[in-house]
Amino acid sequence: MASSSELTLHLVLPNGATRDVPAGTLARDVVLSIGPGLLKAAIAVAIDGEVQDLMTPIRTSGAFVVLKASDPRSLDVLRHSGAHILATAVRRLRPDAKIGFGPAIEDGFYYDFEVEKPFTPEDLEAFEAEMAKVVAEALPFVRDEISKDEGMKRFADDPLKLERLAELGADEVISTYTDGPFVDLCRGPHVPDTSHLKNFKLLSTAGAYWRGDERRQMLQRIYATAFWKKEELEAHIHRLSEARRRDHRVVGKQLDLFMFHPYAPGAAFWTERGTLLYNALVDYVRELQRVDYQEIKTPLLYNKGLWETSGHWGKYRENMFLVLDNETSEHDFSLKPMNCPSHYLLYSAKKHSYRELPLRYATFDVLHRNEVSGALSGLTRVRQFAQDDCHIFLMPSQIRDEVERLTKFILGYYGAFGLKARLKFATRPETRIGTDDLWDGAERSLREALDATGLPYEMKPGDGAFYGPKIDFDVTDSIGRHWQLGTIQLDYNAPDRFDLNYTGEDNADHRPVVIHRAVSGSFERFIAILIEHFAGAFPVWLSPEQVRVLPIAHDFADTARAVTAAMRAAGIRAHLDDRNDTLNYRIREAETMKTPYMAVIGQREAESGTLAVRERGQGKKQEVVSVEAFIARVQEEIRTRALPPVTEE
RNA sequence: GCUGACGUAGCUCAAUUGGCAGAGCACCUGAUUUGUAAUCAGGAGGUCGCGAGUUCGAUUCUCGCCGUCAGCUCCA
Repeated sequence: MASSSELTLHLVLPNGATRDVPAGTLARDVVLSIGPGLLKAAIAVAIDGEVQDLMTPIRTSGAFVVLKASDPRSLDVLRHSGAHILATAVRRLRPDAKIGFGPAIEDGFYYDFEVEKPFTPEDLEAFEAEMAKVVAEALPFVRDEISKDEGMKRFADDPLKLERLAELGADEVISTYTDGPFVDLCRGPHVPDTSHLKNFKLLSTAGAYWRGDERRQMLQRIYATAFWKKEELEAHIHRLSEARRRDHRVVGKQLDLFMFHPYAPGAAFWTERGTLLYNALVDYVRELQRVDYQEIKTPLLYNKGLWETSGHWGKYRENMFLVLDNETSEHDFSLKPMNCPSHYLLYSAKKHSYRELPLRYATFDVLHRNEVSGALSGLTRVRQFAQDDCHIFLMPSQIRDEVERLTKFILGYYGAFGLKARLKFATRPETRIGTDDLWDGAERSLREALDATGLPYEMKPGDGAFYGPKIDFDVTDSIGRHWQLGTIQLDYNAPDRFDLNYTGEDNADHRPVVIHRAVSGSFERFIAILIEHFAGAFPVWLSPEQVRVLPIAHDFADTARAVTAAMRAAGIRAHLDDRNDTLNYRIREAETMKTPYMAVIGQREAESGTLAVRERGQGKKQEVVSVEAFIARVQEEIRTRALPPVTEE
């Protein structure tokens, strides 16, 4: 903010030219002074990187950049204006609607309204049509700077705006933007007029609590998106439909992998095909952990005493499935929502030497968390799941090496699926336990370990767990979506609560540190991500069915049966399809089920001991190879867990 | 949990202004013996999510419940 004594502002254009203008000059006048043609193309300006619109008085000196539609930063401006245009249309058709907030968001914008009757899809169509009219009217966005008292008067009928207005400080500039009949309390920035919103689409409507607070009233939110170019809007809509096509709930049904039943909401039933996929993943993790980890199994159901010790009974009970004893409550039990407490019990059951550390307890036990019904969503948010969970007991001096090794482990695992991850380093939160010394040491160890990997990471100050700092792994899938999967968390709290010890070199008891580590997050959610990442076309090693053997006619069924048996004996998941249908029909079905290989056997192949191999997604292109060569090839692909070639869709 | 939408055959979806519930695919049977993405014919398959209510009559209208889906801090 410029000081009031600064009457002349100094603006530097990208080409080095300068403009000295009186404070309060409108940005549009500066742009006009550069060139009238530029003003036509200008959407907004950035002064020292801060985006403001052409109608706003300039208050600071700095680098002055004119933003045209081609500048990515102008898209947020367009979308924010889109929100106003949406509100303009809604107010025309539903004058009773009270306005909430209407910001630009990552993929578009929304606006929240308080209305008696919720919006219907028909309403949405009407709003969209009305928006088109507002756009056609090319209404200029007019900025006014007003006093708080004036604002109170102007928004007397909009209680939500009044609430926001009341929070604004005395020294803040309060501005309104008007387009046609619609006035909104808004700090901007906006496009010059409504005609800029040429390519937009209303997407959905849903309830949203006022200010995200479930104790406040529920507003009706309309989601929409907008782009500068028609092709961009179409591409975005295409991306949305692509995501829907890959939706693991849809693909999972098509490929017959899992199902849900109303009698077990939030808990998946895995079909025989889905179970093969699930187990292939578990087997992979087991193989990776064979040398350095100790796999254990612990009970699923525990007396509440355990949860009182762990603190879950107080803080996490709402999310736990309880089995209550109505008479004495002495036998109150709960299904475990996490593995850690039971691992501590097993650890404590005997004495441990420092020579055993780091001791890595790994498990695939089933966990239950009672998520609220509205939170459930396919496999990505379930009530029953299994993690590739691990608790590592170690000495503080071992943290650095261990974290470095875990980080490589996790990234290597993702790499096997062609997934890339970004690392986030979350440090001490406001409310925490443990001394600052302890935190200093923990954060330093984590940081050193991270630096040692040479990988870039993002800092998330204050985002750590209350018991220790952590590293989170944020994975990007093939259609650009982000998933928070793995985590490495240092824990100094649990060892105290559970009185964990190891015997040191000095023959005295010492406190170990615990590291919580998960890689996939949960297998359920990870499979959902894999389904969408591969669009169901899994690598051979994960495919429930790896080869489908197709005899062309009855006469070759015996040969085909023998070939199938040979493949199965070689550890390949092969199936014979000798049904009484045309070859075309059976190929179509195998393709639909995303089977990686089809092995066709006709007269020529039967006579020469070969197969006509058709590869998934490769169409008519076929390759004739000997049965032995094909088996060797598939075995090799399974052994190396080869990824399918990346195909553009 | 809250707001809204939805729930019809295994799947995808029609229809009924309240009056015997329909298609395609899948499934079964038969014919066809097929050379790289749907051969032909026939058959079977439904407590219209569950439970109440209104009505001569409810899949349809009302209420309750269950489930599914979208969303519920990206700041005027």
